[in-house]
Amino acid sequence: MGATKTNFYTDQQNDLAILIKALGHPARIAIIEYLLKVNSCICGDIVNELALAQPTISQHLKELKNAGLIKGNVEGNSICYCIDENGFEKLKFFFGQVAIHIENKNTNCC
Amino acid sequence: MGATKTNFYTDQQNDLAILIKALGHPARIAIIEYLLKVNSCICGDIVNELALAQPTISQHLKELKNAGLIKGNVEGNSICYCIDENGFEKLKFFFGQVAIHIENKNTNCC
DNA sequence: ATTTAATATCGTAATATTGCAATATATAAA
DNA sequence: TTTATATATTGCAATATTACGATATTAAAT
Repeated sequence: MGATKTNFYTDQQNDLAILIKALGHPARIAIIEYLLKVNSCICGDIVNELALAQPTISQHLKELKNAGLIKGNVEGNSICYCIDENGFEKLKFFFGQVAIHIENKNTNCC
Repeated sequence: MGATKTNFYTDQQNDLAILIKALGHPARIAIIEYLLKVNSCICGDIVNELALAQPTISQHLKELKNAGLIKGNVEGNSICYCIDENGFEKLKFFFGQVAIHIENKNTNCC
């Protein structure tokens, strides 16, 4: 054994887990924060921002893209990456729901 | 190689990654959603809610607890688990910041 | 056509995660 | 004190992730 038992959960739970998991690595957080900081697309600059080898960064970018957290467009010689609002919208919705539940929480426990 | 190069990132990035990673598994999402749904602490009921063996669930609960997403109190024979608002507050803050950045985004790109 | 630059893919080693059976621990009940 | 119940820990096998060197791909520049 060792593989996540995906079929035990709802599609929603699995999808959300994939999305959240994609952010659950400091390199990928750093990439997202950098994209937010520069407030635009980034063409060929990310490799110099992180202390990781180029193939490793490429892999992290791929994961973020697959999860729907960034978009990538070919722009001449390099590739432009930017935030994909779609993925973050989903996360915002989930954490919004969580916040509502927490606010309405029964306080006579724990 | 193979281990995350923690020392390449800021403490903030590492801490956030740990917190987010803890939620990045469908079983742990299911646990959190269940806790939110019942809107109170849960004493000895989680094992029956998930299609996983008891040690596996215990492990997931431990991870959520370590990350600061749930709290656990011994309550007689069983243990009461409930949402730890602290961890979710941090996540809310991060995603709030992200949302602000996205709203102010330069739209003449990508 | 060749070279240069940017990025992706492949292959692989190191490490981490997932899941569970077996066992330990701790408290309540008898 | 023994038994029952709930949860934790240990040890281990299966699988996934992380990272990178080597190499491929792609498009611009020469």
